[in-house]
Amino acid sequence: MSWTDERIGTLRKMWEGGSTASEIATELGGVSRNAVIGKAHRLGLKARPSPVKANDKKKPAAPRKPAAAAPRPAAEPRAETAGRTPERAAAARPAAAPARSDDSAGASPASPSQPMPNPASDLPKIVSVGPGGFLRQGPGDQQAPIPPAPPRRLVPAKPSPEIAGKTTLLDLSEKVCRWPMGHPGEPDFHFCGQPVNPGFPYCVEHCGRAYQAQLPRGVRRPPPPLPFGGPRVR
DNA sequence: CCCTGATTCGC
DNA sequence: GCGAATCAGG
Repeated sequence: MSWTDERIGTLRKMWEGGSTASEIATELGGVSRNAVIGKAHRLGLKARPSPVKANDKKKPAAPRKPAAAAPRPAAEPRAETAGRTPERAAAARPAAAPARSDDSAGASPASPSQPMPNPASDLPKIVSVGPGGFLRQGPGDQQAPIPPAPPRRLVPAKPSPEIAGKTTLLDLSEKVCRWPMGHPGEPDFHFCGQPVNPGFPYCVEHCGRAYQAQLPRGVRRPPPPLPFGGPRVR
């Protein structure tokens, strides 16, 4: 796969939105998480809470590579297990879910609904990135004035008028319909955002589009337009 | 083991 | 420019 403008755009958004490299790689498809990280750095966007670089030691990082030692066997895309523990996923991608924290809205029964992140325990010194990229700091860190009441709903700092109120890539979660509205790359591209049909990535309406029952011959309706690539659906 | 991002360096 | 290999922390 090649890095088209679209794929780069998705990478940028997701990276800045706090998605992990693995998630981005999975979303894009055809690339490894290493490719995503490499590309992200080449694009100039980096500086993310890295488990390795969190503290500054005398040792920068990867010291060396034994030169002509390991003969790299060809690119065998490692089976990146897509599975992740909910805990890790939530910690690594805090920006994805909270935007639509509407409890009542189609709350899927199998959704444990993670409570708020550990408020202020005796955690040593964690620094994580919250929605929007601000840094959360442990209680032991220097700040004097605790910020006033945090907003209950996080809203994009500068929502472009076209996307205002729409469900963007960063608003996606397992609770909202991921049916794309419009075409990627367009300024008003967004997602359906309705509560999902529990167990499906789409709302009930779009499940109807995505999953067509096999009808008897002759009775079949003409196929609906595809989410991507097809004519506009709105 | 699993995961994470950072870095190197052959291609 | 790309990304596998590798590193190092959690």
